[in-house]
Amino acid sequence: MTDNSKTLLYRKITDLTEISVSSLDKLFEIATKRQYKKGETILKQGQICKTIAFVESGYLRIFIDKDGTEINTDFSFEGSFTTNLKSLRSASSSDTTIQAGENTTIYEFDKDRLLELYNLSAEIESFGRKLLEQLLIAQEEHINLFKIYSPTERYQYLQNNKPEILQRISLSQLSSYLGIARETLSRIRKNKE
Amino acid sequence: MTDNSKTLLYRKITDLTEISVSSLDKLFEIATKRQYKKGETILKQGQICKTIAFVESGYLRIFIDKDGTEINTDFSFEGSFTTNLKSLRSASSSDTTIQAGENTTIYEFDKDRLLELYNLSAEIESFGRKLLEQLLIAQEEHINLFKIYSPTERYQYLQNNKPEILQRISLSQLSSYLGIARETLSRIRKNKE
DNA sequence: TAAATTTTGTGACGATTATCACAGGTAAAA
DNA sequence: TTTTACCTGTGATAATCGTCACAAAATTTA
Repeated sequence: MTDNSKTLLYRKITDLTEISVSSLDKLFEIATKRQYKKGETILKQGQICKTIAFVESGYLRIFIDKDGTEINTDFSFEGSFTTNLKSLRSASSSDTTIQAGENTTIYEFDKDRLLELYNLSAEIESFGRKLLEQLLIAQEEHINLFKIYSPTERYQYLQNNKPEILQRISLSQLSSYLGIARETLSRIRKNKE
Repeated sequence: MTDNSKTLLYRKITDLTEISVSSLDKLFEIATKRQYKKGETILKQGQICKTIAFVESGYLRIFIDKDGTEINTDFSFEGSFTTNLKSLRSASSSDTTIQAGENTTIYEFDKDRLLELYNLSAEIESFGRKLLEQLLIAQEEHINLFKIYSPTERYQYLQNNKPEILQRISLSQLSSYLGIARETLSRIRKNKE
């Protein structure tokens, strides 16, 4: 058996919540470690999402296909959880695709087995609740980017608050995430240096 | 004692999760029923948010003050829960204000007492988790409005998917929610009728 | 009902952004 | 190293949107 305590996943869980060793073991039992090469697909639009992914290394790109154009809705870097919650919860087909943006290692949690654990352990359900809280807070912050700021201000926000994203995501991938044209982002960047 | 089973709150909770009568009673015990007149403030920017509100009737308007201009980030109608999660969770000052958009009746859940209930009852924590899931799904849908659609398409989306919001929210309040100027929204509406 | 306040419509204009086209750069693959 | 594929910069132009100003309409208050 591998030493789970050295994984990023271990650290993220224990940072988020107080949890016993046995509950941690149960969580690791239902997690499958998988490797994806850059460009490989974890979840495809139209499929039903059945897992929650934790990014151990690399990153995932989440996008929607709109009339043949890919619009990036999120990037999940190492240390973060991601899924298509709507599809996961209601077993409906996913409107997003999840792909590896680099060679990426993830832990995939099976939904059904996770729900079983929720019923078995209050500690684990508490972890699930806290994780959702964290995700919701991050979402709220992200959405306000669009409501409060202009495209230029959005770019500056990333510079100040998430500089790592600017270094790892190409300009053409970033533009749809910020809701602006690639060319406009190029010009914004030029003016702000 | 009032008959809680006739409240919208009762229905929403039991629709969301399986829960015993005693757990429901406990939830109602920590909920305070309050009435606000149109324009009154439930939470003010800068304050620390200590409750979660459920809207029994009327609606709440959530907005951010940006350089003296109010930008609406959300409207919570009857049947929905709202709070400033970031402020609630970390006891930090809220960046949003919550006001009654009409004469509004809400149930306010005290955070500390809710956390106590989470520890006491797995059923109640499960309710909390499911509620967060629901909120997160709604948020994701809302944010994609901005990433995928143009201002005109956003308006059409509301027409098709949330027509009630168009009837209850004034054009001037709606415009900042859609991230466009009041005048532009007026023109969009004119062209699409 | 009348007055006051708020909301909405509209024209004019300028600023911002998207789109198209293409050249130059950069990185990956052969 | 060379080829190929992808990414970025930039000009020209059109479309969209924001801002200002003010009138008309609707709603609220007196």
